[in-house]
Amino acid sequence: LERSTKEAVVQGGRKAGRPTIIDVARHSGVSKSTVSNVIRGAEHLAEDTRARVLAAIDELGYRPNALARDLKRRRTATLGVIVGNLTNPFYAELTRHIEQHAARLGYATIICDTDGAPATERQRVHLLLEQRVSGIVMVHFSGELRLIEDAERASVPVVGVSVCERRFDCVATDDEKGARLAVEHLAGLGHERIAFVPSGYPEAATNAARQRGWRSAVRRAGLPQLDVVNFSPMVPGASQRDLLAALHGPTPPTAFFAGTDLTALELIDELERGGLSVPRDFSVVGFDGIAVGELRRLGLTTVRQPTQELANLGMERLFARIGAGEGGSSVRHTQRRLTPELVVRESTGPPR
Amino acid sequence: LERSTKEAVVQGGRKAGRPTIIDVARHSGVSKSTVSNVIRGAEHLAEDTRARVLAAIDELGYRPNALARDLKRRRTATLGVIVGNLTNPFYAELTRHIEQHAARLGYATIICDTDGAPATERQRVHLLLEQRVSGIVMVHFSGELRLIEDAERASVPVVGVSVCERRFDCVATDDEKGARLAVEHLAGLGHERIAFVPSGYPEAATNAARQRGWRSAVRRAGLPQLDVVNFSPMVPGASQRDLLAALHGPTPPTAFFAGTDLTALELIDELERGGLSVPRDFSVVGFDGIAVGELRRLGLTTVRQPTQELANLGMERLFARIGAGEGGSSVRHTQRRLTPELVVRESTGPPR
DNA sequence: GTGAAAGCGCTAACAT
DNA sequence: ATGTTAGCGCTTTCAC
Repeated sequence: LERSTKEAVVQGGRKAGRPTIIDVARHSGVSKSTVSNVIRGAEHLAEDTRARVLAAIDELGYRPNALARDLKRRRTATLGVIVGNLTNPFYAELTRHIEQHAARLGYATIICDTDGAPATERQRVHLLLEQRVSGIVMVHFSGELRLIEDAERASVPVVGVSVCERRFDCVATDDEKGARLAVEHLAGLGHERIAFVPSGYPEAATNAARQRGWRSAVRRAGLPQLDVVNFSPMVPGASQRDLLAALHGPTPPTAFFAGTDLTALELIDELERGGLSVPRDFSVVGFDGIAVGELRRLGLTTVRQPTQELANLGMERLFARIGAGEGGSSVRHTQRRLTPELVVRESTGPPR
Repeated sequence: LERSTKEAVVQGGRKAGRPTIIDVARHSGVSKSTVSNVIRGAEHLAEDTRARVLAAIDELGYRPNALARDLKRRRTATLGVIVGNLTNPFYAELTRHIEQHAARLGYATIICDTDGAPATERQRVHLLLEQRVSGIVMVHFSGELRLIEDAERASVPVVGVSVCERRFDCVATDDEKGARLAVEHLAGLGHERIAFVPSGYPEAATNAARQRGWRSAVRRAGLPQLDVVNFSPMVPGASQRDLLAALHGPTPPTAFFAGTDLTALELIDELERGGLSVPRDFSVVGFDGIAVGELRRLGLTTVRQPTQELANLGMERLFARIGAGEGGSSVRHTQRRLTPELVVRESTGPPR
């Protein structure tokens, strides 16, 4: 006997939970498989059967159970995204594009905001793996390679978007090139002492790349190599000290290149809080190209990342892997670097 | 025969997929159930059995399959979030708090950015329902009640955070009160002609509440009732026209209360683009309390929503429903309104 | 304390 | 064109 017969008895008196495919089958007088065929839009179905089934689905308010489907199919239409901080407009924008791209392809997106904490990141990646996501997008990566291996072992493809690691596919911005654009712009304006202000927002690796780009561009321009200015408004007190030290040192910078737009904006805020003026006393360049920077009041000169393209290419890469059933450790990972664009606004000008 | 025996044969030559509970069972010489007990941290387990199982799990790199677990248990540890636009810092912050609250309780969060489109919203809610999420957080709601009924029918509790609807539980900001705070602040500065600038960012209902609050506060203060100023920088051309009409009309406003901070910032930008100055020529108050508004360059006076509390109370409400197995249509929905706080900065001052 | 059995709701051969 | 069957990987009584 088919199980349905048994259930028919059990369910004599109004079933508890939500209607299942079996309820629909009974209600429309066909078998489970036929209902399944209708749902999945199979071909070779008599028009009237399909109609009857559809009617039953509607009447019962039936909704397929993705859990059961995915368990059987051994694959989900779910993606995971690891992001460091949704509050940073750049990441919010990136995440938004990623989610919308995924949704367009019928994928649900589990978004995990790790606050940049490695422990949280680990916990979340494992959560995603247990959920059997079909792929993981790292918008932030703390660098714990163990996690990538775990994903590989589970044959879950990983792609980095705006982060780069040779252990997984990634599409990121050419950070060094971007830094060079910033420095050349400043040098072109006549600045000779250009300092770098690292940001705590992106992962260390990204920040380091921008710092490298700054360093080499400064060298190439024949300008003096200044110390990095550690300015962190998150750590109250610490901020002023380092910044003041730089400003009152023997060779005070006349321009700053900040690791991210957010840091650039905070820096400007801090400078002006001290009675200084941007760009009159100092020029400041950011990195990212977040929307608020466009406001005339801010007028932030920045290195704009191609956000939309970053997301799109990353997703294409990921779906290519998913489609190919790849994700193992044998595959050769591709590293794609997109070229950023310098956007000149009013936070930069000639040195005083 | 237990199925395991059959599988033992089938799997003679290295199994294809990922290890299952059965692999662990065989590897440690116990039964499926025992492994299950270990995983779930059941009590009354011999210490050495537990150790052996744990060792096997580690060796095989076993990871429980949440799909199978949830299917069997008939409930997931997954939440859905519907948000209108992650790019708006206020929503990004709210979403972040929601996700982190959920994660702390072991829940995964499927975040859906609907771009405010009702069709997208409907599609996503249904997606969530098929995923059998345990609850849905509406950070944006287009107003399609059908969706709420669908969720109710599936006994999936819904809670609105920062949106209010009497058809589901919600915790939102007291928009009318907030608007009143804004108007009273402006009136206190001596402004007599205070206009409202609606925002396209929150749903119509929220915006309408703020507009109502403005209207009644203006009336109560005995000030003239001005027309609403439709200023939408998203619709190029349309923006300037409406704004200019207001500025050059017979009774030009001296202050603007904008529906959201983003709109306030865009308004200031537009005014100043036209050579006007804020707060010298016009005062502007926003609503939300987004972080960038704190920058001295912007110095936005605003009505700050208690974001963190909004998220926390909303989640507590949701989890209370989930725990109670509620979500049906019989429950009485609670509406909670939190009081916002006026934050005075430099975008407001006495009228010229 | 541990094991056997019975599904959760669905898909996908394979029959008919 | 439709039905039958055998699971997907796990939880959870209920025996022993």
